[in-house]
Amino acid sequence: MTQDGKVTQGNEAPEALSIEPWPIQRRRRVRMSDVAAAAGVSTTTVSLVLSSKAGSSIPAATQARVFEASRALGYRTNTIARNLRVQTSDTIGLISDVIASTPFAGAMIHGAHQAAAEAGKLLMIVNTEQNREVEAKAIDTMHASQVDALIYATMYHRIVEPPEELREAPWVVLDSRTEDPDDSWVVPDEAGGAYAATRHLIEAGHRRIGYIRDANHHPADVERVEGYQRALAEAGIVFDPELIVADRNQPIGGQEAAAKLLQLERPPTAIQCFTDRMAMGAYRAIARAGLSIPGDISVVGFDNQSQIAPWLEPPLTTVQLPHEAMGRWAVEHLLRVLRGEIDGPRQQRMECPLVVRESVAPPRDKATQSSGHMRGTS
Amino acid sequence: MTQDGKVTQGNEAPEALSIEPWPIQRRRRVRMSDVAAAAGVSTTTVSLVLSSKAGSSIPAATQARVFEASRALGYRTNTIARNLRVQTSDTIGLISDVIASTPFAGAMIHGAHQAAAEAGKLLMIVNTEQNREVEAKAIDTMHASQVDALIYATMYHRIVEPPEELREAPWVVLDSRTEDPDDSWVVPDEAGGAYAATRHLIEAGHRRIGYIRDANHHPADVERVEGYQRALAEAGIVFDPELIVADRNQPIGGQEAAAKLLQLERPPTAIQCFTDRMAMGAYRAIARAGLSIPGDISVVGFDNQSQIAPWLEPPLTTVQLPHEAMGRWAVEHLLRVLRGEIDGPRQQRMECPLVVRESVAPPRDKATQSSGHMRGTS
DNA sequence: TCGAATTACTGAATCGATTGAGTAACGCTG
DNA sequence: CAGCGTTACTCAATCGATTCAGTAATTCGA
Repeated sequence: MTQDGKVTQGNEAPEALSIEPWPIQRRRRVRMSDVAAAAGVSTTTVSLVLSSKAGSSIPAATQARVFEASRALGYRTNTIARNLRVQTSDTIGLISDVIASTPFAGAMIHGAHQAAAEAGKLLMIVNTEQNREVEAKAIDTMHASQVDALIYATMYHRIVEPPEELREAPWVVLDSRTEDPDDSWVVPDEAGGAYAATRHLIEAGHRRIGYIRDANHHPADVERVEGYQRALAEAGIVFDPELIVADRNQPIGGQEAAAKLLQLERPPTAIQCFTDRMAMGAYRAIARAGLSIPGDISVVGFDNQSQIAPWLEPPLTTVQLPHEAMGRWAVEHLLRVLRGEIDGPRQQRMECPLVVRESVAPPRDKATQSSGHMRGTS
Repeated sequence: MTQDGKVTQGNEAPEALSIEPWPIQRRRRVRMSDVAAAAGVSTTTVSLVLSSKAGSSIPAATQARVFEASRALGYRTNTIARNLRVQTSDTIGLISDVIASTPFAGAMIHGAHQAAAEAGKLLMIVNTEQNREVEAKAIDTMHASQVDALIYATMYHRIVEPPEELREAPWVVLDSRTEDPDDSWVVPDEAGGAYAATRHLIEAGHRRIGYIRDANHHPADVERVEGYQRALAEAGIVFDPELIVADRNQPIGGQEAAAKLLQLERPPTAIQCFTDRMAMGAYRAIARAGLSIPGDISVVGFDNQSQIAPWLEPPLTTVQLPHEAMGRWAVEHLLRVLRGEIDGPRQQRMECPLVVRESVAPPRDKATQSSGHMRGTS
């Protein structure tokens, strides 16, 4: 307090600001000092009581007075002021290339959200439309709001090179990989998922299994093919290159590819597809050929797209992409880093579980020879 | 400044904090005072220059020095400090009941995002899983972070009663309505969309048009039926109640309902469906009946679900839900309120445009009589 | 050449919560 | 009853940018 009486006194409670004509009524916010005054204590005490971090020495009676005053006034701590003081925002930033236009984004964001909420953190989402400039600005904004950590999310599995600006805080790549072994990322275990699907077919008795791959050989495509081949190899089935056909990742692509497979001299008894969308096309080709699923041909997909897989006829056996789990893992990883529980990068491949529905059965011609172990194995 | 030399001096630049073993290197943040020192001016000047709101009186030379220093040091204004001072967060909160599990959420969020970004605002998204308690907490968190305004979003059109806490700041309901005429909301113009679809069928020459509605009579269902009936009435077609069948909003529901319509003594020549998912089932029923689309039966859907409508065979003519436009409208409405350009509530029904694909053609038996005006009209 | 106006800045209060340092009052021990 | 340790608080600095209220220096008109 200075010599002259004129001391700081800005906290005088300006009138509830204006009477707006239409009921928005932004009432003046209650400050901690208001609660302090009402309870007859200092703001320090209020802070101590409300954050209940003082196991220290506030008697129950005082605590009760503070809580009561706080409740009565409808006090809510001003997060902005708090954040400024404690130098954190309790927020994790999520930068994604495309929020809309993919049904998977929701699941990823949902998982991340859950994990963040459980830890009392917020998730701040910005999407960049694949625009490098927007991206830089977004990252800047995030840092300006003091995000504790950042998630760099993409909407399908590929190899990315995140911008330098990211590295100012702990960060992780979600649903893509980088090439630097010092970076952390989480991706679906594509190979494992495809392996499980192929194995499911093999266990049903199939030995001639067609595979429809994407004509774009990005990581997801390449790794799924690897899983398929590994399963064949383990079962002692010689890989026949003629059984792999590539096409566009669309129903029409799947349809054309499946048609080719069916026209082979020795057609497959089962067809595995890169995605559910391609499987949708395969269904059509099979129907056109006068064959039935799974009686004549078994089919498996990949992605477990909720708008497709359960609704095809018969419902499609497919592999689930673990978007929610990945979103959750990303946040949990960052929390661990923030707590100092981790001292190096982590790379995670998240399991893709097989979802068994009704599109797989033993092959017709081998139905007898392979009885004993089939269906519902996994 | 006090008598004894010991003055505030917290701003001394603590060492770049610690050397972490693993490259996270959170370098000390550059403050405005650092820039001021480097440029040889006061923080006031820096602030004035950087916010360039002083057309006032800073000579170009000084401005240049400030910009240069700022760039050289990599200065970025601390949003938290700024927000505390200016008493706003430049953030709009979006509370939604279900972010995941619906392919529409993305579009809505995307539209809102875009509009917010254009105005230099952030969007803070929280999802509540339809849990009233989580919802209250989320709203509290939002207010605690001083959001400028709030969006209460739901994932399909219904009647909601938003919690009282919402009303502390400007707010709007997105994709649902309330019953209070003082509230603002934006919903799809369901009736208009259905009307357009029915009209499209009528213009192709159909006069006996079946309609598959949802067995749950929520607003979307009721209003679409209204649109259908209005189009019939306008065209002077007597409404035949036997042509409306209700079932579950799933492919199987659509299939069963369509089958019923086809078994009528005088079956319809076209079938309009409550959703694309039901249309998907209708396609199957029509195929089972040995009929073709659109040769024997025309079909229209509703929703324009990206994972379904374009991929059916033939591609489905349907009505687009304006999720992105609604998200955008919600934010723009709030911005207008914040700028004081609006003095009362607004209720908006957003147009649902018809998306013409290939599932509609003139009815076979009337192909001659109605030639002249058909297809591609809208 | 004086005073007013303009230009080019700066000092310090301010937003609201947190927290390190401190103090008054009390009980207890020797 | 001096002195120490608790208990129960309070003071005021602090986070970093914004902005009101100045001030010193210069220009300009009369």
